[in-house]
This record gives sequence, C-alpha cells and structure tokens, in this order.
Amino acid sequence: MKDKQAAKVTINEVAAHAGVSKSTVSRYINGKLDAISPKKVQSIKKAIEELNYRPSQMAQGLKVKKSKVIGFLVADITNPFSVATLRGVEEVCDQYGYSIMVCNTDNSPEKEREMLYKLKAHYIEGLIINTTGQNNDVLMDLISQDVSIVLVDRKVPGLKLDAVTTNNRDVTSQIVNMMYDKGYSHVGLFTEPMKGISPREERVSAYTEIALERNAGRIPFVYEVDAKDKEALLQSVNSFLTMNEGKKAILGNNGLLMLKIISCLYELGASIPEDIGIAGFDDTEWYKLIGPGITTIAQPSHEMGRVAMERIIKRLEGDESAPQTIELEAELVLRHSL
Amino acid sequence: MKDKQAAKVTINEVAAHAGVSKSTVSRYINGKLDAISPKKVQSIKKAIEELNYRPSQMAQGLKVKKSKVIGFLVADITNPFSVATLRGVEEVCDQYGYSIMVCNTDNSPEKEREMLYKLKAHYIEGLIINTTGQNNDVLMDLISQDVSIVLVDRKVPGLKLDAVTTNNRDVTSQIVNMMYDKGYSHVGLFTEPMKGISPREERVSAYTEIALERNAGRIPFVYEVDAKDKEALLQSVNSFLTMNEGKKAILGNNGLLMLKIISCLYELGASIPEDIGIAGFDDTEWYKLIGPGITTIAQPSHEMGRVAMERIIKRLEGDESAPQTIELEAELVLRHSL
DNA sequence: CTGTTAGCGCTTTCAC
DNA sequence: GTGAAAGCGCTAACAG
Repeated sequence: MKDKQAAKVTINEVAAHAGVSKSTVSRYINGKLDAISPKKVQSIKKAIEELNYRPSQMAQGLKVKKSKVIGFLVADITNPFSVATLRGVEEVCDQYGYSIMVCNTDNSPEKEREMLYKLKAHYIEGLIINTTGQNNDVLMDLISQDVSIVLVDRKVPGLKLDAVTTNNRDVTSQIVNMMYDKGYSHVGLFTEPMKGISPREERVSAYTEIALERNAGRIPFVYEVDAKDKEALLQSVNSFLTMNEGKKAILGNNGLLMLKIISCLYELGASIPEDIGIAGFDDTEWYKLIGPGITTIAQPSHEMGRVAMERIIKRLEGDESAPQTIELEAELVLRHSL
Repeated sequence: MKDKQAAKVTINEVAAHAGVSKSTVSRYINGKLDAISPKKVQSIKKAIEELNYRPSQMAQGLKVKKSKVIGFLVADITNPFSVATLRGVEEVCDQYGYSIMVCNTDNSPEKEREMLYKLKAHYIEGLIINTTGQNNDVLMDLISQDVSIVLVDRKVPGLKLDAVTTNNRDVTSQIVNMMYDKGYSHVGLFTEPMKGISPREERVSAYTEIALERNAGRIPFVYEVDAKDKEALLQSVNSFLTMNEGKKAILGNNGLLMLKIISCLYELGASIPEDIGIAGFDDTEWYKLIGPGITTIAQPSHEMGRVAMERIIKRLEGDESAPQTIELEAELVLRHSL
C-alpha cells in the first residue's frame, strides 16, 4: 500500500480549523443551522470548503444506523428490463442522496440468499428486489431490521410487502385475443420455467383462459423452455412451426426469450409474419428494426423503478400504511409481426 | 418507524453466547483460527450460526478503513456496453466479497464530480470509471486516499492510471479497409461529439487515415452528430445518402448511435446493403436479427470488466507496479450489412 | 448557542 | 491463547 496516503480529513480537523467543537460541526452538517450562531456557521462553512471535507458515510452510518444505500437485487442485470428499472431507481436515489448497490442472483435462490446477507451487512436502508421467492425468511429478517423492501415485477404469495407490477393478465388477454382476431388459429405461448414466478404465471394463466375460450376443444400450446438451451428451443419452435394445420403465431414470455425464438425462426427459414406471427413482452429499441417490426407489450420498466424507489422513500420517511401493490399499465405496441 | 425492530446481533452477543471475549470473536471472524483454542473455535462457530450473526461492514470498515465496496461509474448504464462490463466486474467482485456501487454520469462532468464525492464518502476501495476526463483532480484526490482506480474504455491523457481499452485503431483500420475493398467508394463515419473521449478520437483518426490513403483527393466524411437529436441525425444521414455519386457505406461509432442510424435508414426507405452498407461498433444479440445482420466490431466488454476488476484486486493486494493500460482485442463480426 | 461525554460495532495493541 | 482497553469518525443527550 502507498504510505504517502494523505490522511482523510475528519470532523475533528474541521472543528479545529473553524475553532469550534465537533458537535457544532456535526450540527452544521446535519442542517441545524438555526442552532448555531451565524458567525460560526460562516467559519465552519469556510473550513469545510478549504479542507474539502465530506463526512464519512461509514461513521455516520454506524452511529445512526443509516447507510444511505439501497440494494437492487435482480435476477440478471443484463436483461434490458432490469437496466431500465435500475435507471428509474437511480434517478430518485440521486435526488435523495442515496447510493445503489447492485447484485445479480442469476435466479439462484442460494446466490440470492448470499447477496441478501451481504446487503444486510452493509446496512442497506431499502431493497428493491426481483426475487426468486425462496428466501422469504431472510426478507423477513431484513424487515425486522427496518429495511424497506419493495418487490418489482414479481410478487410473492404470502409475503405482505409493497410491490410494483404490471397488469399482466389484462394485457396478455388483450394481445391473445388480438391474435385470434387476426385469424391465427394456433397461438403458442413460449415461456421460461414458471417456478412460482408471478408474472410468468399470470401471463400463462391469462393466455390459457383466452385460448380455451376462443379455441374450443383445442388444448392451449404452452411450451416451457430454457432460453439458454438453444438446441431444445430450436426443437420446440420447430415442432410448433411444423404442426400441419392452421395459421400460427407465437407469444414469447419475455424479451430475452423473444430474442432466442426469433433467432430460431430465422434459422428455420420461417418468415415473419408470412409463415408465422410473433409477439412478445418487453420492448427494446431494437424491436422496431427486426423483421417487419415486432409487436410487443412494453412494460413501463423505467417507471416501475421510479415508483418502487419512491415507495421506499415514503417508507423511510415513516409511512406505516399497509403494504400495497402498485400495478402499472403495460402498453401494447403494434408493429407488423402479427 | 417500526419499533418492534429486532436489535441487530453484534459481536458482543456472539461473545456472550459463546462465553468468550469479543476480541476472540473478532479473531475468529478474521480467520486467525490458529490463535484460538479449538474448543473456543467451536463454541464461537456455534454461536454465530445460532444467532445468524454477520459482522457489520460499517463498523469493520470504519475501523480498518476498508468498505469492501467498489464504485462503478459510467456515462450511461443503459448502454449495453456498460452493462456487459458491469457483469464482468460483478463476477470478480463476488468472488472476492466486494459489493458494487453503480452510478451514472450521463456524460456530465458536474454529475460525475458529485458521484465521485459520494463514492468517496462511502470509502470505496476501488473505482472503475468511464470518465468524462474533466475531474482529474478528484480522481487524484481519491488516489491519495488509497482508492485504486482503473479507467475502462476511455483513457485520459496525462493521467497515469491503470486502464483497460480495446485496440480501436487497429480494428477501425481493418474494417474501413474492408469497406473500401468491398467497393464502397464513399464511407462516412458517424460519431458522437469527441470531446476528448479517447475511443471516439482513435476511431475517427484511424478512419481518417485510411480514408485519406484509400480515397485520395476526397475528403473523409466525418459526421459529428448528437444521437439524441433525431431530426438533425436524419438530416445528416439523408445528406450522406443522397450525395449523387459512388457506392456508400456508413460506419457508426457506437451501438447506441447505430440504432439511431439504422432507424433513420429505415425511415428514409434505404435498404441495407443494396442502397447503403453499414457497420458499427459494439455488439448486441440483436445485431444479427436486424436487416441482413449487422457487421460490427464486437468489443470484449464483459472481459474488460473482469480484467479491470482483477487489476483492482491486484492493487488492493499491494501491487505497486507502474500503471499499465491493458489493450484487449476487439473482434470483427462479419454479417451481411456490407 | 455550544462543548463535554458517551457510545455505534468492530479491530488491535498490550498485558497476563 | 485470551481479555481489557482504546479508538475509527461521527451523533446525541446533557449540561451550562
């Protein structure tokens, strides 16, 4: 390590420099200006500027049990949906002086658990989480430690927590109906394993309901696939594509999966929407540039992040009202893939 | 606030529970096991498990001046390039028990400065930054505070810091040459304002050099545009497109810009590569699905994140060698947009 | 208004 | 081996 390390300036130096006690400096820092004589305010201000002093979050935090950091725990930060949400969270964090600690879980409950403990050790004040649903005990522990939690996108049954989600059921019904209206007799839903993940389940359930209703007698086509298993996915897509009847369309359960499905379609030489229609969830700017433009359900992910963080701020400010789940509206973006 | 708050379990409870002093527990936590009698090791282990104890990072940090957090400061976390890098950083952070604090600067030097101070207040041990280059003083201050800094993607002249970059010049020359080889007589480079940002400058300079060499007498076509100003961009693209001579191709300086340019091309009804060729930097999975597939220079962004973080770990472990810039190889991904 | 004092939860000499 | 004590940088009574 370097030893020419300039000692960090502390409240003591400021106090000495300004000729006051550190309590007074502390008061100044905490904005209790009207409890300090104007001249001292001036000298403290001057000292702080000259020394370029910044209070240590660690020391402050240790004392008041407030770290000014909030945790953002998602399955995969690489997912554009998560990034957009993070952006929203960040905007309001910034506004209130909070910092964000970002963690990936890769949908692994064990990793999630580890991360939760890590975040706890950092005394996070709030947590925005896209949970696997397998660590409710740790979540409860965090709650008892006074950290404010809000679930984004995924709700957890039996966990009374604030949540911000989208109207998955409605919007799924809407698009599935539209698909049938457009004359697609066979609409297949591709989804990653549900594993109790609420938005996936809601979409599947809404789809199934409409499929049953509109397509009497034919079983709904739900393909549960692993987006990472390219071969298997290709198989599934191909088997759906080559069923020898009807006009077909695929509904993809999320953006990442859509990407894989479209790749498969290209590989199989199927053209959109002539050979097969397709629509999905999430929206990225790229969607409009792919094929004829992909019709999709755009989630207000950025907004979800903002709302989630605002909820946390409210909680931190003392709001004790019952947990609520805020459902934001997803938007159907019509392009030409159907 | 809730008052049923379960007190956080501290080292004292553990000590009491295990019937030892807190010094001994501290020794245990810090792995000095051979300095503790085996039976005490057992009882401490048991106590920790039963109480589900985790040492407070804040308290530890305050004492040893190590927060176990590293800062990740980028212009725009929404940029896929940044996300991939973050992912890489995260992997190695995880491995060494570090947490990441993520901040956006939006390319604003003022915001960057604010964030740097914020990060400093959190006693970050390391910083991975994609800098505007306008806050070298704060960076130096951080250095004097013993935080290890590594620049990613963007180098800063005059700042002797570790950096990880890509071989922009080489790879740009390569692709530009290829474009001319393919018979494009007019290749235009579209870039966002250079403002001293090294990769942009390097690419423009490499392009200019080749353009001059291969296209004697014709001035290079460098369009400096604002990716956010849709109208102006459309203008520029159109003016290049409608020059009434030669076979044309565009080279876009980064992924975000590419997206906008391709949109413009679609809007103008130009088809790729018949009416105009195009190639760019960065690579996202979507590139292969757009038009005929976009030829691009894929940066090893994930790898860059890993390498950057590994560099920090080395520094933190005491490596005092001279700052080095590690240049990773970008890869030319040939598809059919040229 | 302002300084003194006592910790926050941990690490680290320094004795025993 | 192990505990007592001091202190990291800060805040929060409590006097004055």
